[in-house]
Amino acid sequence: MNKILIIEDDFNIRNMVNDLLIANQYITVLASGGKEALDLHTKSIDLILLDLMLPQIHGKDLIKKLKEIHDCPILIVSAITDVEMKVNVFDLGADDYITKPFQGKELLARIKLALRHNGKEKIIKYKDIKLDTEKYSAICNEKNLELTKTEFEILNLLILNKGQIVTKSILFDEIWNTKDSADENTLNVHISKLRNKLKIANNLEEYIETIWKIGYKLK
Amino acid sequence: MNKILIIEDDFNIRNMVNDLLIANQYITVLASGGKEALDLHTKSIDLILLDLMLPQIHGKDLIKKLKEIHDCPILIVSAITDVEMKVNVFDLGADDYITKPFQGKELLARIKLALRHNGKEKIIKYKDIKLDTEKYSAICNEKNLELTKTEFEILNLLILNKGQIVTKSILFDEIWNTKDSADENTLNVHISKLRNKLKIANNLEEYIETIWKIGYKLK
DNA sequence: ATTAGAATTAAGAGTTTTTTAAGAAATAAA
DNA sequence: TTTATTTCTTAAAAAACTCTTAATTCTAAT
Repeated sequence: MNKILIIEDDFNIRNMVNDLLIANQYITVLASGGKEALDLHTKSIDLILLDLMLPQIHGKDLIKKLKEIHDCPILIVSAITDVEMKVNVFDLGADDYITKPFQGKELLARIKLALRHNGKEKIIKYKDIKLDTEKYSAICNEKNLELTKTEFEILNLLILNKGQIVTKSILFDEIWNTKDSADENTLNVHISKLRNKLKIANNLEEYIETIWKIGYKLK
Repeated sequence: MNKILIIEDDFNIRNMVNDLLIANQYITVLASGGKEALDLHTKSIDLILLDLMLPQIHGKDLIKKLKEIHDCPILIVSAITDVEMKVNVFDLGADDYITKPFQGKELLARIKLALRHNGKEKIIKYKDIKLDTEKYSAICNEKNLELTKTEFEILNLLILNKGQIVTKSILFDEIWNTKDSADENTLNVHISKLRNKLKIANNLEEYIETIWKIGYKLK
C-alpha cells in the first residue's frame, strides 16, 4: 500500500483529493503548507502531490528539499493560471505536472504511472494474500506460502486480474509464452498445487474459482 | 507475427525501439514523421507506436487519421515534458500512454496487452445485458449470469445479430461447427437454459424470441 | 381439432478438471 | 563434473461438471 503526501493549502481541494486517494487504497498524509510538509516526521512517503501556489513558500522552492528528504516522485498540481509563471518545475526535479481543475480519474492514472515508473508499486494484494513481486514472496493469512516461480506467476496474474476471468490462453501466453499449450494438464497441476498451499495457509477461504472450459478467476 | 509501425523522429530512440521489437519477434515499419507515416502503403499494421513531439505535425493530430487507416491500437510514447500540453490523447483514440524514458520490458508488456485487446471494445450490449467477450463475463440487470461456454456463445451470437433472425443452421454452424445438427433438440435445451438464467436475473424482460421453424432473435 | 414444431425436465453419456504419484528437467551444491 | 535438491511435466485414475439424449408437455399453425 502506497503512502501519498498531499501538500495543498486549499481546504476543499485537500479533502477532495484525500477522499479520492483513500477510496483508491492509498494511505495519505496531509500538509497545508511548505513548513508543515518539511517538518513532517513521517517516513516512507511513496509519492508527493505538491500544489504550486502555497501561502508562505512557493511550491517550486520545496521540490528540491522534498526530493532530498523522501526520494520519491513529485507530482505538481497547479492552477491553469500558474502556467504563466513559466517555472520549469521539471528541471527542479518534478516528475509530472497536472493542471487544475483535473478529473479524479486522470489524477489516479498519473499517480499510478509515477509509482510504477519509480518501481515502487510492487506489492499487490487480494483478500489476505500479499504478493511482493520484487522479493517474490507470498504471504497468506500471515503465513509464508513458499511458492515456486510458476506458482507465484500464476497467482500474480490472477490477482492482477482479480474479479475477472483469466482465460487459459492468457495464462499460457503470460507464463509459458505459448498460445498452444504443450499440455493443458500442466496448468491444472500447478493450480492444484497452488490451491493446496493456499488451503494450508488459510483453510476457511476459497480463492481460485474454476470457470469450466474457459479459465480461472479470483472471486 | 505482428507488424508494428514506429513513428518517432529521434534517430536513436527509433533504432533502439526497432532493435528491441525485432529481438522480440515483431515485424517493424519505421517512419520518422507524420507525413511519412500517412503516406505508407504498408497494410495490415497491427499496432502503432506514436511519438507526440514530431517536427512537422504534432502526434495528437495524427491519431484520428492513423486510426482510420489502420484500425489498430495506438500507443502514445511521450517525453515527460510533453505532459504540459495536456492533450487528452485518450479521447482522440489512443489506447495507452507511455512516458519516456521507459524500460524496454515495460514497453513490451504494454504492446502485448494492447495487441491482446486489439484496440477493439470487446463489450457488447443488448438492453440490460452486457457481454465481455474478453473476460467471458455476462451481466444482466446488474447480476452475473454464470453462463456455461455454450450458453455464452449462443447469447453472444444472438446479440451480435440483434434485431435479426439467427437461423438454426447458423447457430449450429457457429457453435458446433456442423451444418447438420446432431440433434435439433440440443439447441432447444440450451436456449431453454439460457432463458431461465436470464429470467432469474431479470423477470420483467423477454429477451429471446422464437421464430417458428427458422431460428431465434432478440427483439 | 389435429399435428408438427418447440419447451421443459430429468438422467446418463461424455468431457473437462482435479488429484496423486512418479519420472524428467533444471538448478544448486559439493 | 558429479551429486543432491528442487521444480516442472507427464500420466492415470477419480471427481466434477456440462452437454446431449429421450420422454413428456406445451404451443402455434393449418
